[in-house]
Amino acid sequence: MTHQAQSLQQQYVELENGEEVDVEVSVAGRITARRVFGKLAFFTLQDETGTIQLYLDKKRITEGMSEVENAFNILKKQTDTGDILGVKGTIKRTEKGELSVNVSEYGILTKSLLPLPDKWHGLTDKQKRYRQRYVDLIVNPTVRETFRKRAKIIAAIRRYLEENDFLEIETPVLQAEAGGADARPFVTYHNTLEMDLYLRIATELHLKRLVVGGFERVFELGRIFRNEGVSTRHNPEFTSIEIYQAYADYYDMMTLTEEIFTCAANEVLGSLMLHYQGETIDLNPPWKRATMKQLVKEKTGIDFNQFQEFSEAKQAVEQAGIEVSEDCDSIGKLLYEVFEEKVEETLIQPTFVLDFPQEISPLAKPHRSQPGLVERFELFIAGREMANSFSELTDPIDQRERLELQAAKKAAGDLQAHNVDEDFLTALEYGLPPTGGLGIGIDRVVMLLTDSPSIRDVIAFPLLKDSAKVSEHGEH
RNA sequence: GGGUCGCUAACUCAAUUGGUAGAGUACUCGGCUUUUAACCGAUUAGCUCUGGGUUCGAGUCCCAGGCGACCCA
Repeated sequence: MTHQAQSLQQQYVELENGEEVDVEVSVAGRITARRVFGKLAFFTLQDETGTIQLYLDKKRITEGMSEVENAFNILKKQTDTGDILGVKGTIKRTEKGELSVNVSEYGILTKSLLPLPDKWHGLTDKQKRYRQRYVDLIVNPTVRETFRKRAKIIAAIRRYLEENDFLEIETPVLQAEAGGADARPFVTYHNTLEMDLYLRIATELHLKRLVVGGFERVFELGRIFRNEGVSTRHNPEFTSIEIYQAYADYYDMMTLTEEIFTCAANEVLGSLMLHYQGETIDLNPPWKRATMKQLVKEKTGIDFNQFQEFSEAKQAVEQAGIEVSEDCDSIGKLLYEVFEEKVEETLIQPTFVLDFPQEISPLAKPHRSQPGLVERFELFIAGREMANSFSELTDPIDQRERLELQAAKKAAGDLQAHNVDEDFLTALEYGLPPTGGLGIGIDRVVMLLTDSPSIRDVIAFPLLKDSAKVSEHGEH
């Protein structure tokens, strides 16, 4: 094979209609359309780069493949759309202006036994698209483009970090304790060690151990697993990147976040202006920064700075017609609930939301000037959380207290609460330098930059229920 | 977890009041040397998501379940 479709299209863009070039090329790909006449046929051949037409002239093919009797008739009879064909020939632009390979020899490289979906309507059933992604990829070029962009985004982020002296280190997926996030883990079992193991829900605690060990700029980009519901924004396994930088704080992480996002956007869009589901989004930094309290006050009129007691805060929130959940028992949690309920979805343009309540941030450092708050931000774009970051808590005594509080909650039935990770606390006791940490949901970034409405559109093989197995169980 | 909608040929979709399951594409066969949703003619194509029920008769009505989409929490 000497050429691919796109390079031929580019190379011969100047060729006039009806003109032919006497240079032999060979191409291979899948037949996606056939237009067959008595002694002439046109096939559309698709390879990874694009499509090119095959001009199949009976006379030419019979001469080129003289050892095969009726080579043209065999071609007409035995090929179907879906087959993988390899051809040799010369380049010609037809009278109608379609660049083509004027085929002298061909070979059916792989026979397709199943017909392709309707060439006009294509494959639209979402269930079939996700379950049989290979068919989706064959017939929907935009799907191939999305996954190409996904690869580029990930490569661009890695490149940026490597150029800035960050080191990628892989940490365990199988762990005796799953920590570093509020989430339920998947459990599995190691036979010879006879122990339960958990699939990681975050990479945070191990990466911070590496900072203790002296790696001052580390990151890991990889899969994490959360045993939670499935929706257009959640897949049980998804890709995150966590980045830790010693001698940095959450303000440094904001700058880093802007640089990573703009680098990825420039790579795949060549622009910092983008359209997501009908909204125009401007990624030009610097991005808006506002505290959670400021935003809540702007949207609801409720000023959380004025409350001393939980009861008065709760009363004010309820008076504003906002429902308060039953297990909400502190001003900080209430602030966060109101934020989630009333503010999040309104943050369309990139916005760093600063200074979270401490009780929902067990791994973040107390705020340098605001009691009860921590130095933490989340980035919102298009109403969705894209990144989460804090100045890391380095005090092992404070950290132990907070994790023990979490463990007590877990014992009381909170399935998402953290455990006490003794070895992590030991690491902190050796001394974690002041460190800024940042986590980004890669799938959501890809959704944003490819204008994909569902996370399933950016994961090649999203998790769906196995309908066959479920119905088997149902019969018993 | 709750609500709404959907599931019929390989694909996209029809099917009247409950009355013979159909079209286009694809496949198979025939014709055609400038097509690009090629065209013309012919053939074939089904566990109507599953299981019950009502009925002389169910794709359609009822009940239960499965899977999915969207919305809500």
